[in-house]
Formats: sequence, C-alpha cells, structure tokens
Amino acid sequence: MKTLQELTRGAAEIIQIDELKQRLDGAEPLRVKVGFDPTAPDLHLGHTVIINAMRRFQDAGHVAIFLIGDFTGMIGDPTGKNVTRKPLSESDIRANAKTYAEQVFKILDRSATEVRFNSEWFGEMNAADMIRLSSRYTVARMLERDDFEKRYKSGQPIAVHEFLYPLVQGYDSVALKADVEMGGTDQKFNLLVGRQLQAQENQKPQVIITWPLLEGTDGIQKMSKSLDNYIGITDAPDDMFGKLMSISDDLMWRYFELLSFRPTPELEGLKQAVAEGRNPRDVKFELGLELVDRFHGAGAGERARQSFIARFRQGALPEDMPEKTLPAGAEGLGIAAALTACGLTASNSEAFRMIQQGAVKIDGERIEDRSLTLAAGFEGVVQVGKRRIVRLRLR
RNA sequence: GGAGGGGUACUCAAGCGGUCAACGAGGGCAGACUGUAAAUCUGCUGGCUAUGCCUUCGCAGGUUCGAAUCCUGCCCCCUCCA
Repeated sequence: MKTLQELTRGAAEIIQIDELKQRLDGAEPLRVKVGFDPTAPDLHLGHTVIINAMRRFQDAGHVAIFLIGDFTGMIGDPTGKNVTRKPLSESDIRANAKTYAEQVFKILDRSATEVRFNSEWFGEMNAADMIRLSSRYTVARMLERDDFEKRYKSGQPIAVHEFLYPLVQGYDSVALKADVEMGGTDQKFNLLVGRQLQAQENQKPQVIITWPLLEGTDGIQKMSKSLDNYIGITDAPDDMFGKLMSISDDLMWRYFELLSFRPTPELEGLKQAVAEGRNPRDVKFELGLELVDRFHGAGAGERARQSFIARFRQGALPEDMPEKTLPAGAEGLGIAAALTACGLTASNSEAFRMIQQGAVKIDGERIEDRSLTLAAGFEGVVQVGKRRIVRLRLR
C-alpha cells in the first residue's frame, strides 16, 4: 500500500480509490492516460506535476500514455472566452509535438511511454459517427459541468460544439482503453465523461486522479506564463535555481510535495530538521539541486548552487552576463539613455526613477547623479536593482 | 425591436467643467531589513532633447478661455422587456 500512497501523493481527488487499489493489485500493467493541448508546448513546473505523477506510475511498472489532442485542438476547450480558436496546421502540430517530446522525456521514461494523437481515431470518423457519439450523453448531464451551468444560468452563450469537447476527450479513453486518466482539478468533468462512455462500451471505467494546479512563485495564483510567476523547465540553470530560492518557505513544502521525487519519509525528515532549527534556506537548496539536475543534467544543480552562493551571499558578479557595446558619440552618452539602450530600463523616465531610488550601480558604485555622462572608451558593469546586469562598453 | 446602465492607466475602481498625468486598492518595480526568502517599513509606477513640454480617460467631431467631466454621431459591453 506504500505504492498507492506514493503514486497519489498530493493528488486532489481520486475516483474511485478502491478501484485503483484493485487494479494496482492486478497483474496487468495499467494504462495511464494524460491528454495535452497541442497549442502551448512551453512547459513550466506547474505542468510537470502531472508528468511527475506519470513517471511514478512508470516506475511502478505501468504504461504512460502521452496523448496529444491534435483533433481536440481544433475545437478548443470551452472557457467561454475563446469560442473560436484558429486551427493549428499539420506542421505546427508536428513541431509542437516534437518540442513536447524533448521537454517531457526529461521526466518520463521513453521506453514506457506511448505517444498518441487523437486524430488517429477521430480523423476517420464521419458525421454520422460523430452524431452517434453525441447521442451518448444528455444535455442535462452536460449542464452539470460547473462552467456550463454558470453560463447557462446567467444567459451567456454556450456554443454547441463546446458540448462536444468533453465527449471527444471521453472517447479518447475508450479508444485507448485507459485504466487511469489524470488531469488538473479543472478537468474533473471531462474525465468523468470518459468513465461514462467506457461503461457504455463495456469497458471498465477508468480511475480518475485529479491534481491541483500548482501555485506560481508568488505563492497565490496558479503558475502561468501570462502572470509571469512561472518557472519554465527550459529556464537557464541559474535562473531556475534563483527563482526557486525566492519562493516562500511555505510554498517550498508544496513544491517538495508535488515536484520532488524524494520519498515522503525523507520530506518528513526535512520538515523535522527545520522545526529543530535547520535553516530553511539550506533545505530549499535541496529542492533547487534536485530540480535543476532533472532538467539540466546531473551536476548542473550543484553548479547553480555555487554560483548562487558566490553571487548573492558573497556579492560576486554572475559568471556570464550579457555584454553590450554602444556608440558613445562625441559628447558621450547620458546615463539614462545608456540604461535604456541596454534594455535595463524601459524608458529614460524609468531610468531616472531608478537612479533616484538608488537602484543603479556602475562597477558596484551607486550612481546618484542623473546627469552623469559616460564617455567613449567607458567599460564597466552596469546594474539596475539586483537582477538586471549588463557589461557595457562604449566606443 | 423597446427601456435603462456602463466603457478611466497592468487590474479593480474614484472623479462628473479648471487645483487631473488623473483619489484609492491590488499588482509590479526599487530601497531598507534578510536567507535574492516570507512578513514588515519606505518610495516609485505615461513619455521626452526634463524644474518645462507633449500624449492619455471607448472612437470621431462640437461647445468653452479651459473637458475624463457638457453636446452630437458611431462602436462595444451589461440588465430588464418583446
């Protein structure tokens, strides 16, 4: 039973846990399906919560099915906001799938993964098949979906094709004979439809495991690119490590639970150590080491940690910073113009503000004179705040 | 189709002829404190050839010495009725 606990650590909901137990006790490896949208292949740590769960199943001897919803992508998941979505071209989808693979196999075991596209079976369906599929579910049941119910009650539009999305996704489970389907908590309804359709096809209904949407670095809102609170799995090692170090201690435990492969008893041990006075920062190092290693190879985590310590604890400059060479002109270049030209500030006005607030340094010296002019031949490290740094040269 | 209500900066939200580059809150950025933590405190948060000038309050016109504020037309959103 230890396996069951590790497999579902941090899961939001399991439907039904008894069924899962039974199937795990069986001899057959389980087919664990997770669907991915073909539009956004830039994964961040939030997406990896589920991928990690897939990996745990693989390690327990099961098969992970990485389903790319290329057909579904043409419909668009109902959110009410984007009723229409431009269809992706064949080659876009192929390119996205390739990017997915590169990123995902940093976590998944390739040999125990089936990569599938749902156009395999939907591409062959005709209109009659589709109508037959849609006869399997009632409008009343569709309206049980939270989002539909709200919109229906408040008189907001629901396009007919939006009803097809859950059906299509559910049918994927039939086609794949899934034993388990996992998704975010927001996917619960769609996953349940899969159970229903499988039952109608005399398949054993899949077990559903939903996973929470991981909070972003701000610790409050879900991790997302548009909120800029994300840690991308392609982030440079130093960035990734740094962002992880900047999360709050509370959030750190959350990340450990959902992102780390360390067994639960070890995590308990770390918690215990902190409770007894160990500096949480050092425990956060452990998190950074594990994750940076995972995405950048063994040893990358330690290198990132070293450079982090050198830079922030000992105040050293980063090893590799962007370099800029700008023309100075006969009269030299004003400090504000220089900052903006380097991309350190968005405008001269912002540059002046930063100077006023004491955020601007050249070679470690704080700049207070906003009318400072840099002459041709100048060379030095210019920084705005702690994170924006450039090695600047004027000619 | 009819009747009302509304569109203000990243978001929410004041303002309803001048003192408005526009209250306040959130977010963001910076400084202090630190563990690049968190929490807290402080400041900033349209642009520029910079103590002045220019552009911004759905869009286009108009009234006025002067408009985000008044008038006209248009576009979009919401509520109620048909």
